[in-house]
Amino acid sequence: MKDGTRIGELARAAGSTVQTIRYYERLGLLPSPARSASGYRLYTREALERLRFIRQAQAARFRLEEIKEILRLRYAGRSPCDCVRKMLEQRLEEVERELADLARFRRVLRRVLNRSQQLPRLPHSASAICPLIETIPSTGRKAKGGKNK
Amino acid sequence: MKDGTRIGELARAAGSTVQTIRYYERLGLLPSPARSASGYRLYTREALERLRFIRQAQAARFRLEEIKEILRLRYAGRSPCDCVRKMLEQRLEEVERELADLARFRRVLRRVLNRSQQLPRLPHSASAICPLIETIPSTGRKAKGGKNK
DNA sequence: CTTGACCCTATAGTCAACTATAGGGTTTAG
DNA sequence: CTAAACCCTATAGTTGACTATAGGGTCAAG
Repeated sequence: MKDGTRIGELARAAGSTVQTIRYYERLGLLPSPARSASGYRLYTREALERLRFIRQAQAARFRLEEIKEILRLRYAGRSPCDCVRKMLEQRLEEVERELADLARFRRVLRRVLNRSQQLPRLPHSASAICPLIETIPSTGRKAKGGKNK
Repeated sequence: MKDGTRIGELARAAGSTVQTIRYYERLGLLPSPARSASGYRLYTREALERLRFIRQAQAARFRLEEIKEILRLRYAGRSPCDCVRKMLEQRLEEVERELADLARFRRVLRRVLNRSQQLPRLPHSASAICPLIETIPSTGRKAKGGKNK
């Protein structure tokens, strides 16, 4: 990709879409590019590098807000790596928690499914809505972000 | 909780909130309850059971739409357990996939963090935005539902 | 008879990361 | 010269499960 590219070609080069690029610009993840006489955005390969970086960082499960902060630090002349290391460490802790939760949930699911083969289609005892589900212990995790009040 | 309870007490009994209960009613997860002369909702303990069931099913990571379907089957007189067993099996498969993805991502994170201690704060080589992130292989999973185009 | 706790409806906002639509202007190939 | 393929802005919609707000009515205690 050479300098002066329009948004469509940048999108193709980056494996993104035109709308997404404009969206990132609105969010401040990409700087406002130069414009042609008729108002078209004209990009340099720096934009392509930024887009690739954003994808990398998303692969590391950073959110766009965090990526924006990393980019800001970088372009303020400081290496963001120290800050990023902290973020990565936090991400690792989160992942550990999610793994533990998921593994616990898997145990529950397996136990319930096993049990379901022992009571094959009992004709719903009056009180229960679904005995199969009701044997699930409520200690199970909720979807992430689920807060109880 | 006795019959004729108003929504606030039901919410307390179920560990939920007034808004959430009304929301479930709008979605069709709870039937329209009786009303007092002044228009207040009056609940029986069946509503409490339904709410508890919903929480159980959410703990099993069913979505509200699926829960609605289970409740519909149940109140159409058929035991939903067969259908539910299939759902639980699907859920188990999903969980297996998520676990594998997460474990893979954890390996990547650990490798990157290890490496980051070997190159302690190199003063950002001109081209890179953040060498730490850029060493992450882009094979990493994206957040669930992330589709590339 | 007023204060406060409760209840009602309807509508809009939250989060994240887009995606789509309406309603236009520009550029290039034939 | 026209039609396709591109570009622009601004705004609204998507998903899921809520949460909040506005603007009112009801009920029991003091």
